[in-house]
Amino acid sequence: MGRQPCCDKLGVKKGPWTAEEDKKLINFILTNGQCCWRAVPKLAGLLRCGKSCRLRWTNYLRPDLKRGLLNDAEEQLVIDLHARLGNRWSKIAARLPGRTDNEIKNHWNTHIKKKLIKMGIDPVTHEPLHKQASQGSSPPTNLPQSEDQQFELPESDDRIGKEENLSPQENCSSSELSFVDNSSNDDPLMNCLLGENVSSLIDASWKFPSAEDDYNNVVGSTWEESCAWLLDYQEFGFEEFGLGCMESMGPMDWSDKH
DNA sequence: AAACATTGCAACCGCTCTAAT
DNA sequence: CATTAGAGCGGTTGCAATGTT
Repeated sequence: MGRQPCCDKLGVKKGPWTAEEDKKLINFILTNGQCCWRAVPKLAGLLRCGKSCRLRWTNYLRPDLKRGLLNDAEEQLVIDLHARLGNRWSKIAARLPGRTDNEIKNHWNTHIKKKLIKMGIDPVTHEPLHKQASQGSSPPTNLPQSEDQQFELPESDDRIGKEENLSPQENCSSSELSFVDNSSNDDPLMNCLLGENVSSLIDASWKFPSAEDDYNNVVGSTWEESCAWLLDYQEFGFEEFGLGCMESMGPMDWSDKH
C-alpha cells in the first residue's frame, strides 16, 4: 500500500526530550486534551513527530503515572500475567495502575528475566530450564499452554479486546483467582516464588477491584500515592511546567501539592 | 585515574489493528 | 469490499550512568 510516514522526517527532532518540550506538550494536552496526535506537534509548537509526542505523554508525562521501580507485588503480578498473556505488555500494563507497557517491558527485560533465569526458570515459557533441556526442543509456542486454552475463551484474538470490558473479577475468575487457590501447585514458577513467602503479596495484588473502581485501590491505595509523579515535578520544578492550569482538572487542590 | 564492560531506561522503528470513507 | 490514515503495540537501539579491572 505504501503508507505515508507518520510524520515528515525532515525537520523532525529526535532523541531525548528537553524540559521545554515537555512543558509545551503538557500544556497543550492539559489545555486541549488528547486529540489527533498527528496534529499535536504542530499545534503545540513542537518539532516532533506526533508518534513521539504520544509516546512521551503516555510513557512519561501522563499525570496518573507512578514512578520508580516496581514493588514486589507489582513484579509478582507481572510475572504471572506474563505467564498467561505472553509479551502483551500493554495488556499487562493495563492491570498495573500507573505503569506503562514500556516500563514493564523494560523491567521485564532488565530485572525479571534475569531473576527467573537465576531461579532456573525459562522466562519465555515459565517452565523449569532443566525440564526443557531434557525435553529437547520444546518451542516457545507451547507456552502458556496456548493462552487460549488457558482462558478457554471461544474467540482467540477477539478476547484481547473484549477482556478489558470485563470487570477484573469476571475477567480473572477462571484463571487468575484460581491461581491463588490451587493452580500454583502445577506452576513451577509459582511453586518457587511461593516458597519465598510471597503469598501475602499475591493476596494483595490479586484482589482486583470492580470495573467501577480504579486500580489505584489495589496498588496505589490513595490518590495521592498514585500521583506521586507530582512530587517528581516538584523536584523538576513545578512552575517550569506551567501546571497551574491543572487546577481545573479535578477536585484536588493543586496548589497544596506545591 | 583511565579504560573498558555492563546495565538500565528512554526513545525510535516498523508492523498490525481499526475506524472512516 | 477495498483503500487509506491514524493510533497503538512490541521489538530493538542508543546512550548515559554505573561498575569493574
